[in-house]
Amino acid sequence: MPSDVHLNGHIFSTTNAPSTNMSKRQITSFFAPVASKKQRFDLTSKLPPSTHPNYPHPITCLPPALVFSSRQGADVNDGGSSSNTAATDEIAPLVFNGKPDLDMLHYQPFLHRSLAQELYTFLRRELPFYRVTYSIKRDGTDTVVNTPRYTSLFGVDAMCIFHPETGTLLDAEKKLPIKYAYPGCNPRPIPQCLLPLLEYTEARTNSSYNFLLINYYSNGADSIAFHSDDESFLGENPTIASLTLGSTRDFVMKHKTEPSQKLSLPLASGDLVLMKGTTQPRWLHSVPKRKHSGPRINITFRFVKTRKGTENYYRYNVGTGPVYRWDEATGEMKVWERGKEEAVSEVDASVKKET
DNA sequence: GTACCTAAGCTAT
DNA sequence: AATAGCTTAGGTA
Repeated sequence: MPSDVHLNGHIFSTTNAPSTNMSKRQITSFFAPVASKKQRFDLTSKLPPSTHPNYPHPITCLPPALVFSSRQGADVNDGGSSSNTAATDEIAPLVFNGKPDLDMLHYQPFLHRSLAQELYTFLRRELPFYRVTYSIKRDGTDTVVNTPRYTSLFGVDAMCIFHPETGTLLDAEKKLPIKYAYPGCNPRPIPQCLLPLLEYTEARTNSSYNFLLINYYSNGADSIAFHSDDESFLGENPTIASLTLGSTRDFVMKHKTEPSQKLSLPLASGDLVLMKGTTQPRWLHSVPKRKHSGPRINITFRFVKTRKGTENYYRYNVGTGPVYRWDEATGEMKVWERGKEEAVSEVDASVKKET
């Protein structure tokens, strides 16, 4: 696999200035390396919002002060003159491999706490979220389930890439438009604001990912039940990274067939859990309700191999319901409708000019 | 000890 | 990839 394959599926360039004759370029030329890895980690120029036909709204670019690199981590001890928020001191992870079939690393933290906090605030404010409802057959009768958390999702399976300019889906190998449809879902590329984090996470965990699933647990009543990420479209022993931003929540694990094998660890802001090997096929995990917990964002990084995975993930994490966006005035997620936010945007714009 | 309360764990649906 | 309802655990006066 080429070293820069993780970039191929997504709209991304290191410059704000659009090429004047892009439409005349060969499609393949969009995929040529345009910057060294170091340059890509060190983005400092302000980029335009990310747009795509399947985004409900443009998604704000990452503030240049949020830098992901170990080098910036060293700059934090310069007496405070740097305006950058350092990524990390790269503390060695705690290894969990003493229990049967468990192969897991806990980076505590993975991101510097202050960077995690800023990233948390930014993502909650700027990303579109969903509160998916769906029906299941429970004891023979259809029951409506309200997913007990807000979700958002970006990515497409490894069979496809997004055209860097138009955003249409192309065959990953042939670089030509795909001939099949994705019934019931509208895949969308990872927005620029998540790409530096993606690349940084790929480099430090030594894995590639093509899907980012974002969960927002607004309080301790939001949760996720015991499950495994063991679907066939992830492969046999998938590597999955899970980053916590915001409030601490317990992450509870139990072995599928050995009831005495249990594990609970508090995940704090900036912590990352890397699950690999037989962890998914042999263990279940959950984030149970906790009466007094505050709001938390969780980002999971996965590599989806096939179309079925894309369809499954968009069904359960985007769905067909309304878009929710963070409302600073009320401090909660609020149903968002296109075109009804203009009055608020005016205020936002004036605030931005002042800062 | 014992009554009472709350949070967390367990299980059938 | 959930939830209601019940049971258990643990704190406190």
